[in-house]
Amino acid sequence: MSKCEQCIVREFSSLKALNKDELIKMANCKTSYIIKKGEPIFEEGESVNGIFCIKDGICKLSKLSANGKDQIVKLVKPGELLGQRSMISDEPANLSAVALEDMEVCFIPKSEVLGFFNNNNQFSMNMMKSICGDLKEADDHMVSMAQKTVKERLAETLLYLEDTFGKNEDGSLHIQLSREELAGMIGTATESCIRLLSEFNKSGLIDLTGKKIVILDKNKLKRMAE
Amino acid sequence: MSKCEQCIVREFSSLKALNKDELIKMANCKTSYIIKKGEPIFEEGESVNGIFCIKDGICKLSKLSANGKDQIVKLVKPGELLGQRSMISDEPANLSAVALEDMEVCFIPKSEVLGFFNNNNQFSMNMMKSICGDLKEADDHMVSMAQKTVKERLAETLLYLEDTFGKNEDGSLHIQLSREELAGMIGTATESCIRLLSEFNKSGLIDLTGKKIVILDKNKLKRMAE
DNA sequence: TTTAAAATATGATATTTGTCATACTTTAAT
DNA sequence: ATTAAAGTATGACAAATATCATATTTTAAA
Repeated sequence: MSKCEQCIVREFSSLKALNKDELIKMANCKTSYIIKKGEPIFEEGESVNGIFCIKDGICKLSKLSANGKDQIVKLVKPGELLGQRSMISDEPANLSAVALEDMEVCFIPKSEVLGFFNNNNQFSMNMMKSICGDLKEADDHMVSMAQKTVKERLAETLLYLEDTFGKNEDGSLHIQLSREELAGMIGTATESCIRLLSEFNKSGLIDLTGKKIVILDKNKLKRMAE
Repeated sequence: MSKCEQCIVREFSSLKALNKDELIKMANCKTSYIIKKGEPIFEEGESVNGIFCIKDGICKLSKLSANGKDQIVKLVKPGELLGQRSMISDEPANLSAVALEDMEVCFIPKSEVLGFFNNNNQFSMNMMKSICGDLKEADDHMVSMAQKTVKERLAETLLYLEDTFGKNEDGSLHIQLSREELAGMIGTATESCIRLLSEFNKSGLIDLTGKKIVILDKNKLKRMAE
């Protein structure tokens, strides 16, 4: 069992407010998991009785809509927490969390987290701020979905993916999404997504080589995203 | 200066966790306002150094999109709080709050609220739960925007308006939105909204008399909204 | 009350986007 | 290595939605 003190999640999440004793307590009650690419961490409707710390790997938070399509609401990266909303509201998960890469996560049971809430105001405050950040993102995302065209949203999303998850040595987006998943992020049909990618490719905005996507003209994409 | 003890906001919001002493302290530092229909409580980009308690009247939270349209993100009704997100994140408001009816609101300064956070865990917990509720709503709303057609969203919204704000004696929706505002809620062009309302009217789903909207066939609307 | 402005309504049309069909390519299983 | 399945790509077409024009109605101001 590793100590939580050096963990990336401790460094970047609300957990940074925990002191040594609290970290030791947490280390003693945590459970570590390896999640393979494609596997769920939890699914819509399940109870989540604690929070997950993302040590490594990226996952998607998505929701199945009435028409059978999977809408990706958010991507979560190492250093972040997962499951807070559901745990705090004491409700089943509203979204499914599925690994986009092999992942390492730790689970901290609810009782432990509630203890921190009661004894560490800074931790509570951090958590509140973090959820407020999620809320702002969600509101902005909503306005984007409602007011922008599919083309604008694709441009916006490609830029977001490069900025948030970086690129490989060859300049291609580090994060690997299938066309279907990319379509699920921007909220459109897979074919429409593919068609627009081809269009961006032909007009020199991006380069497509197999699954790899390289952003060639960032400024033009930015203008396109508005 | 009225005591906060009997206030509807105290009854229905996170404030229900406050004890007598805290209520008295709050009553002593609050400021009351009357906001006329159409006037803003705060606007996108402004700093909000506290929270607003909605004693009476309904307001819209909206965001101006790049194409100049005002997207309504949420409606807020008596008993609810306003401005928490911005206050907690210590960021300018992400949304504008504008009165849809004449309103009565009270403002509680940030210093006071932070004091409650530090001394009253139940209040913090309530606030966290409330923001988590907002986040769930926003996520669901986002999926709706991304995956549903305008017709489905209009049906959904009309039902929401009746369920949330009730109806007058003549059966018409109590809340009065202009066509432009309704379009801003469902995320479409005003003309498209008007056209669909006419269509719903002709097919007997609703009745339109001037500005008044009466829902005639709730079940059919529900099925249409999916 | 009269009049101008704003809101509502509707038609015509263009644009965007989704759906279905099909072909090609890559991936993974036998 | 071969083959089936999944993923990617593209065309043809239909449906949904936006835009522009204009008429009508309502609201509010002089």
